[in-house]
Amino acid sequence: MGHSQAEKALNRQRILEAAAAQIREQGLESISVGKLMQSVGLTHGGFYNHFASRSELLREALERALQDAEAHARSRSRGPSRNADALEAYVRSYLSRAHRDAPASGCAIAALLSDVGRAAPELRGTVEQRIEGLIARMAELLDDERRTSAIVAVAAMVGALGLARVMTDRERSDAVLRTVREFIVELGRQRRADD
Amino acid sequence: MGHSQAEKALNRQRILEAAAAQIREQGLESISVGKLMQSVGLTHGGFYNHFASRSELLREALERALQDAEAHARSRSRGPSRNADALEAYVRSYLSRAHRDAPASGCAIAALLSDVGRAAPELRGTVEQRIEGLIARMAELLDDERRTSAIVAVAAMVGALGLARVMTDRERSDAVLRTVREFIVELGRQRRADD
DNA sequence: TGTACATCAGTGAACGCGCGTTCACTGATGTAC
DNA sequence: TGTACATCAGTGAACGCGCGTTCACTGATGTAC
Repeated sequence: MGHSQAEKALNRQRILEAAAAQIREQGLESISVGKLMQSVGLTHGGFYNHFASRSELLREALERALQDAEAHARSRSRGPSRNADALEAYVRSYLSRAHRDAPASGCAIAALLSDVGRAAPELRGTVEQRIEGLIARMAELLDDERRTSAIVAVAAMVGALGLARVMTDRERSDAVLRTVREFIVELGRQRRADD
Repeated sequence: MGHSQAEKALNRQRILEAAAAQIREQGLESISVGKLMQSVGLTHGGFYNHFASRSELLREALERALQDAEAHARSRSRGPSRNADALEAYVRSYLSRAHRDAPASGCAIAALLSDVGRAAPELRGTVEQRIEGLIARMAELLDDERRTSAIVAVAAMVGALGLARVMTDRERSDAVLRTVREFIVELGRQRRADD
């Protein structure tokens, strides 16, 4: 049985990773300390060697989920050097069927939007920073200093992913993703044509 | 103590009304049978005279919340006869600070978007129908037979309300509402100018 | 209209269950000499 | 390098609590005559 400091640190990461995935897939309130520990092969008692309480874990797991998703997103839009291409790559990836069908590794903002809207101000502030980051990134990709188009694009993206995940009819769901995808790409074209 | 059939029907409505408000304010999972009954002045045991189980209540309360919100919305955009005015009235109301700050009586789609995305297909189907209704209404207001602008507008509206509710900074939150509001009104103008 | 009786809405105690958290214990780890 | 000891990550029983649900009971309601 491992008790080394290195193993402790590793277990902490495994707990956080599992929690970060689960909150995106099942919601913040789905986390049960016992089941979470079981899912990483540990027993519930040891949980408190890593976190002071369930709610502290939730805070850290949310932060982790937000980071995960951002890193993921960045990697997918980093290749192209021209903003127009980067925008298209980013939006194609964000509004893909793959992203819709894999919330556990996707954008935590979209996965938890309405949950976080009801959460304590502390959690909301954490997410708010990432929303600002997302808007800032979109403003770059759109060459939109005033950020108005960026705000519209982010709202539409997050909303479209949420709506697509509710829809049980695949065609309708796909149509929402496709329609908003094309709208944002077109928005980028128009903005650049205006310059 | 009232036992009449009329009173029973009335109590059922009061339970549903309280639940429909609470799920929008605190989420589907926030409902506790005991506390809900207490909130309408009854004891928990009687709950099962009205509903077969907690999950059946949730289904009915969700449907009620969706109807509530739709009726509410319709009433606010019914006055003006010109579509342009009706659109503006509707969007101003949907993306108002008042709506953001009063989820309990507002749009259930936005209030529960990410929760419902994770729910059983049955619940998702119920919400899906209302989403389709919302898109159809928006298509009318935009004179948009192809529904592409309507889909974008609905995604942006729902997303903007969700984002605005997460934000703890009032100015930023207001800015999101205002920006998307102006975008949709402008979208209506452009569509009509194109004709 | 008045009476006798069945119905059934609402009550509150009781149930089994899963939860977050605590704690005495274990044995490998890591350190002091 | 080897030994003796303190540390502490992980274990699993136990706790108190709130939950959804059941059920025997109550008394007003509503019906049959």
